[in-house]
Amino acid sequence: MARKAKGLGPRHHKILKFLETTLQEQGLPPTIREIGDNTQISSTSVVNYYLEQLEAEGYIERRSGVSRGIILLKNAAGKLIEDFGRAVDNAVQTVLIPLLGNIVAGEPMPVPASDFSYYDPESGIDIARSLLPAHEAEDQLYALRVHGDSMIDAMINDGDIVVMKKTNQAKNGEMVAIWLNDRDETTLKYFYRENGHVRLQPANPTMDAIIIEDPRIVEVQGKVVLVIRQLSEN
Amino acid sequence: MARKAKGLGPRHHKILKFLETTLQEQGLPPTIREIGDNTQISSTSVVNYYLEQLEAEGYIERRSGVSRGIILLKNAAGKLIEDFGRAVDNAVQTVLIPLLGNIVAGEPMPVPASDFSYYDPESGIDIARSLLPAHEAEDQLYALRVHGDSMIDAMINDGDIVVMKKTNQAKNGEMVAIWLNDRDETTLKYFYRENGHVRLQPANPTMDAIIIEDPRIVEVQGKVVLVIRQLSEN
DNA sequence: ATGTTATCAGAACATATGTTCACTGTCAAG
DNA sequence: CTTGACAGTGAACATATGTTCTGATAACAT
Repeated sequence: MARKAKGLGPRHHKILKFLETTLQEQGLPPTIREIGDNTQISSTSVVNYYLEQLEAEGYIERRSGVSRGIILLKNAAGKLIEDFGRAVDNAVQTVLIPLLGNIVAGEPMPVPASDFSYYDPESGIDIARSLLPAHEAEDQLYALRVHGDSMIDAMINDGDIVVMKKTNQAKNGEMVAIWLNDRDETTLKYFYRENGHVRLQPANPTMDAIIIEDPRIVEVQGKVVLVIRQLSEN
Repeated sequence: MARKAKGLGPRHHKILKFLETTLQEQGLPPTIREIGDNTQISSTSVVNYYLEQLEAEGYIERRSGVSRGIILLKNAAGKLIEDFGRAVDNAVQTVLIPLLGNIVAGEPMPVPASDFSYYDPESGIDIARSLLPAHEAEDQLYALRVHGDSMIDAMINDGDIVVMKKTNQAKNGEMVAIWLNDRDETTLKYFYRENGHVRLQPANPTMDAIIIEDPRIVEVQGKVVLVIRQLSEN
């Protein structure tokens, strides 16, 4: 029953196939004995024997001493498999940002606790990481939905989603969310500190800036990172 | 150090996070001891204790007696995890949408050829699939960057990115890109066809609609699906 | 104070699983 | 025929890993 080992034999293929389906159906790689059972190989050593060959041929990668430590690199057709890591890496080119609540002009907007790494699991939005500023600390980001037309002068509509970064100080030129103590109002404006006073500039170029003489009545809640408007399909 | 078990504590989250990253980076679930090492839990029994709770809460599934038999069902944010097979299949939860050019008011906006499945790969933006309408045909989507202030009445700013779907007919209530033949102008408006004429309604509720008596001078270029505004970090 | 519950440590234990070895059979080349 | 490479068996072994048990500790309710 001997045979010159040229390329892959039926058993190699059977094993690769089984590796693939097991990964898909079970979510984790099989053990040597599981492979044996499902490929009519009665001995663990023979399975091991084939696995060594498959590794030498570059089809799999093995972690010695690690249970189920088999990583599929190429499938039976020789096609490159994205291993789970890379597959999910791709999936994780997207960041889940917690949607903490609504912005309503007349009431303070929700601000997360200082450590909100565990947030309400029921709502969040996916954002491709490439849309975010490069070195933004992901865990300082949160999102709010705008209710009402109060942010029109910030060019933000009813229903828009605003992604914010938690901070309580603004640099000049940044768009920030501000709570105005004196008039109980939340607003989104470009922030400028100029010789003693604060200038809040609306995003809409047709509108005029607000000058606040007393900086103490502006409370910076966060910095706007991204605005998203989804047009519902009708 | 006792604490009433309400929802998930920091350790639950730490474990879920670790499960997620391990799956991503290693391609297979961790052992109980690995979890312990990476979450500052010194006892396997304690890890087991938390895993039981996570299973009860529906975050994971465990295979008793199976090494590394932990299947992640929901991540720390409570989001459902696609099982391995699906994860490999749609490795991309993110869609790369070609950025075809700019919208400038005074010139016709770029419209893709009917088959633009092969586009310039160097310019494109990633959009999480979940941000797009559910059954949108991905290959009919393209993006444009808005130049200038001409879209202010559509609540769209200089620099904003507009994701569009190629179409040349609009349904009532959709926001569409329109080329107005008579005045050589591109505009984004809500579209309504009403007894003989076309009403183009600006998104900005403070502005008035345009009534076009002759429907032939409106050319629908595409339907707006998403608007994105990135605030550059200074 | 007392008992209860949630949380944790440490160890012992059982078993799941990778590794290795001695041995057998087949076939082709020398 | 003999030899060696290839294929395979079965078992023993080592260890990686899940499971369980005994106690401790702290917060909380009674």
